[in-house]
Amino acid sequence: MGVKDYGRGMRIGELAERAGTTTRTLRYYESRGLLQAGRAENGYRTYEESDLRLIQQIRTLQDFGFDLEETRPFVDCLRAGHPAGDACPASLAVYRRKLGELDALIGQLQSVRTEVGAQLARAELEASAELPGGPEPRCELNWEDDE
Amino acid sequence: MGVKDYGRGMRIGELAERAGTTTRTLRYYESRGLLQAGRAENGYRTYEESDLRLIQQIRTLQDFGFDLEETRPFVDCLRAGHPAGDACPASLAVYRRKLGELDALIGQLQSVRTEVGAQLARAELEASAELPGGPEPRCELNWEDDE
DNA sequence: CCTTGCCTTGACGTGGGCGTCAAGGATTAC
DNA sequence: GTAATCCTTGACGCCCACGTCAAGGCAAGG
Repeated sequence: MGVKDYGRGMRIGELAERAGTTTRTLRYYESRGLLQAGRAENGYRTYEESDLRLIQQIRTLQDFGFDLEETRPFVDCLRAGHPAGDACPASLAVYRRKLGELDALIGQLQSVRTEVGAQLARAELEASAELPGGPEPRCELNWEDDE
Repeated sequence: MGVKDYGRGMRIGELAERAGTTTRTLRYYESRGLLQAGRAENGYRTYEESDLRLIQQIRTLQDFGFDLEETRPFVDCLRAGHPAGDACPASLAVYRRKLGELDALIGQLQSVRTEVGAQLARAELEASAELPGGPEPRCELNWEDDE
């Protein structure tokens, strides 16, 4: 049989596949201290079902744009036995901080959007104002003494 | 005199200072083909006043979140003799593409913001619902057979 | 002459989240 | 027996816009 015993003592490849990620990613998480694996006699990492939830939590937050460090409280919370990663105050704090960052970022992007939009409009105006009958800019080298 | 002749044939340090950037950055721009410098007899790079405008254009766009490649049309436009970097169609195209990217990004961030906000609200509710008199989650290892 | 301060090229470091070999051991299928 | 597939650790690559250090050349002041 190719697969031994789902539900207990998965190996890294199985867990990665079930989580929709890669073994490299799981080892990376482990190197960051987010994931802890047991070891089989032969040195292979072993995982429990609960680890699948950890990974799903991490990836959900990653999809939201959280960086790995920010997922740590959620992971710790799950490992502490809470049914949800955001059941702990530290996780809520991360949520709130993230909301603030998002609001700030969105605001900045909106102002940039406005600014770029204005630049575009102005440039289009100037372009259309020069075409009709004005003297087309020669594009020569004679404007360096312009100022 | 420490400074030779402002206005003609600046050296890289002077240009960097006047542009509010570093010599490293200017050499980097040159390596990317965005900036071209003349050379003095001793091998030093020499710049004209017009180069200052190029750099200002680049940095303005960078501040908007344009990456270096996206500034190229503007730079080319300025070097072609146009008084503004966005006087060329290629620059306008970059503006428009950027607007689209900004709109998409802002939209994504807003939906993430909504989602995170909802998660926070839900988690806060559940937290407040458990405190009053409910059984505090034991945080033991007995929930792994939950599913 | 010597110091100071500018300039030159070259090359490695940064950060984040992995991808992608490389070299080898373990297990399984045939 | 052996090929295929898993696993292990280690280490370099990537992207981008530079920062930073190294080793040395050139110019000017005292």
